[in-house]
Amino acid sequence: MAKDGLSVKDLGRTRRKGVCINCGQSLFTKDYARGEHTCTECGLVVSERITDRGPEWRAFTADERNSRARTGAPATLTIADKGLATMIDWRNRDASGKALTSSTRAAIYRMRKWHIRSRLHSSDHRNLSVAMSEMERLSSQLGIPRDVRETSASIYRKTLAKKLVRGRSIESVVAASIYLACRIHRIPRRLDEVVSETNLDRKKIGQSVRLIVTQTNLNVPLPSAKDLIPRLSSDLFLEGRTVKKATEIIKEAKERYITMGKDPGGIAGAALYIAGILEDDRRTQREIANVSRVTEVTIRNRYKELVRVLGITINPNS
DNA sequence: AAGACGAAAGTGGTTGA
DNA sequence: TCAACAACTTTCGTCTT
Repeated sequence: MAKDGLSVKDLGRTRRKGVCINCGQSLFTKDYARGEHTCTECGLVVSERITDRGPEWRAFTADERNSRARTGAPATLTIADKGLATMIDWRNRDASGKALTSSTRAAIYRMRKWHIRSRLHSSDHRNLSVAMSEMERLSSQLGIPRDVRETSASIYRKTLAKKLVRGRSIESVVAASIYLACRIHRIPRRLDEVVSETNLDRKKIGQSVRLIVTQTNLNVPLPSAKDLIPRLSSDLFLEGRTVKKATEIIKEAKERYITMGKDPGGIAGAALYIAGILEDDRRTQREIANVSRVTEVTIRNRYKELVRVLGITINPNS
């Protein structure tokens, strides 16, 4: 629109089709880091979860950019043949277009036959094609970042190589791989969230998860309260100092070994509750309980325990 | 009226025999 | 396979702000 005489480019903004339903303006900014389209006039978030069409790598200097940029699709574990398969052409012509001699033709024919056999007729390979497309579907449904998908794909490959998929549904092992990849990358995704995007029951996926952990020597960190803090505090619109305080509380609690065997959601919630009171950025137990997916009672119990063990004094009239 | 508190009974998962 | 167990949930009455 550029009513003010500046071009769209000058503003560093990208125009998007349509007008804002709030103010009628048609200028929007794209924020790839947060995945949002925002109206420049009134700040209305028009859409979330936009697709990042940029490269999957980052570069800070021209040299880095040059060395990372490449032609063709990226090699990736999430495609069954890693996107690297060589295809043998079906035409009996050489590179310059001349017809092949009969002996070469016979050789090519044999190569082609074995090529196809080895590619499509390996049961592992067919398994992988099915699994990788399912993984693609499930992980994009869950909004899983690309590097986590790669980890997940590599977990699946390991599991398949150990012959552990046999007798289990591919889908359940895929779901388990994604869940474990999230744990490894410390992205808080609970098993229930993964389960809800599949047609499987929780038990099956849980079994697969445990099987993979015990049979492949993956180092999977336990879900920790600390990792939940960013997600919860942004849901609660807490201020930076409160978040920092909560992180400190959790660190201390860990040193005193009172976090073991407890639901991380409860610990994180209680830490945020205490931090909120201390920093005068208070949220009710119910609000916190809702976002941390535990009940008020659990928040209460954890918070009483934290206060008692860490010797924190709560001033109720602050 | 909303928030916080705590007791009591019930639930799903783990552990060890 | 079963019982014991800890953590957590649900429910509810009471107190506090």
